[in-house]
Amino acid sequence: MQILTNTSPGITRADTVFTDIRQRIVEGNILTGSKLSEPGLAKYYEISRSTLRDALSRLEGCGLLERKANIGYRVVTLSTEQLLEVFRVRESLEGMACRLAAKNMTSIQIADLKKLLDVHNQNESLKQGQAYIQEEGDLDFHFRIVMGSGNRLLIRLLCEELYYLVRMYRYQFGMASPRAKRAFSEHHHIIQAIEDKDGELAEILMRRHISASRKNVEKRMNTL
Amino acid sequence: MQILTNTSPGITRADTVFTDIRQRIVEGNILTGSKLSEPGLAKYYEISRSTLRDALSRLEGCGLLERKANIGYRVVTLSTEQLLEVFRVRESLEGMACRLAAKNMTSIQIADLKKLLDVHNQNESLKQGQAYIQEEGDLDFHFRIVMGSGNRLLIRLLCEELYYLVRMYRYQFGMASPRAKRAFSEHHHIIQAIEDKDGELAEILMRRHISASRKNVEKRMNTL
DNA sequence: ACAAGGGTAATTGTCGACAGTTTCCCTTGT
DNA sequence: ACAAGGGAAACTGTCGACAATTACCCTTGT
Repeated sequence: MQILTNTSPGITRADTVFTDIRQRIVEGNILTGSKLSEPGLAKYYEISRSTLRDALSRLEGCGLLERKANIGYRVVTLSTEQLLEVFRVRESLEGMACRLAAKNMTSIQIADLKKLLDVHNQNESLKQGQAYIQEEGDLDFHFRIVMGSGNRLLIRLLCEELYYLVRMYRYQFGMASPRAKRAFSEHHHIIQAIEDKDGELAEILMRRHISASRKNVEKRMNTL
Repeated sequence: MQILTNTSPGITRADTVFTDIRQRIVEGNILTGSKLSEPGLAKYYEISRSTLRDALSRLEGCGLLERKANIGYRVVTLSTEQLLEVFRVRESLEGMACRLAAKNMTSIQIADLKKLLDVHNQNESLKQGQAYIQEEGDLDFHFRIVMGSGNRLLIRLLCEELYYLVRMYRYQFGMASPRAKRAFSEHHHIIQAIEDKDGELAEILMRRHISASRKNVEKRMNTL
């Protein structure tokens, strides 16, 4: 069984394994809290432990893994309080990113983003008001806004250090049925404010949007 | 020549080297932009390249190093614009942290922090209005405020991912002479607001404090 | 039956060596 | 003199093995 098939230049085996494990964690294929076995994973990917450890150390940088000396790597688990912390920090940072995006995004970028929302609109499960799970990276609304801010630190913090953690919990939690449609509508209002170059409004709308998501999660947490 | 002398349990060689290189970078002993030689450093610390690479990957997580495939590690260099970005993001995050600190810090923690400012006050170079460089970690005012917020994500972002980068530029840049005294005074006002449990004011003061630092840097950049 | 202790198995930390890529320098040709 | 090409040296990526630590299980004693 061949797992790795990349022979591209500039892409190492560790890169490939890093991306693959990341996806498995985000999609819940590797469960939160579970311990990662270095010998096991190395065998699975048919690579040495050195290469695997390289990949794992990068996953730690993504906030997906924790490491203890002489114990090993473990998928992080956020307490309810910690999950809400993530929302509050995102409210602040993505609000800022959105304001900058209104200032810095080109008309082409904005048009592309509107097209993306159209694609989301045709998504079947969203039409039925069931879910609103977006594809990774470029296909994710929030990801694009942050990239559009042009602020490299915000990009690093939100698109590298926090993004995959947020995605993991999105997968794990899903979205309450009525919230999906509302979230989609809020995305439309945000992009409109950006198109109007109204940074102040764009920031407020983004903060409200994330705040609403947080409250939604809070409510569901309390009913459990 | 013996470089490593630790035999403590739970502390690996990679830990020790990580901390040592970090300090050397922060204090400018290893220059920004310079490339790190794996064979050279491994020889210097009398460890294998595997262990060294473990340490280097963690330094990348601290934002101090960048890595390119097949090229190696390099100490980051921030453009003027990027340096200002760091201030703006800190303004947002540390403002938030300060508000939370006012809510969550215990009276003992607050008293300790006030004592710390007294110690700073007795610092010779500050008296002469020359500099205001604080010791690392626990002895750093900003570090303690963030820790006092109790928000684990803020602690991770500010005390792990950004802290050493900020310190590096503090060392490199120093502080304009009149700014040092003012900064010290602002610290006093902030801790007062925290003691009064006035989170709103504490946040505003912290934001202004960082904003003033940023403007100070901006001014000096323009005159160069 | 349960707690404590010890010994074995499994896992992480560390090492040195080889393979693939990049970098540097020297040669060569115009 | 300078640009292009080639080859050697240096460096990063990857590997397998050993050492140190932890985890597991089984024995033993009360």
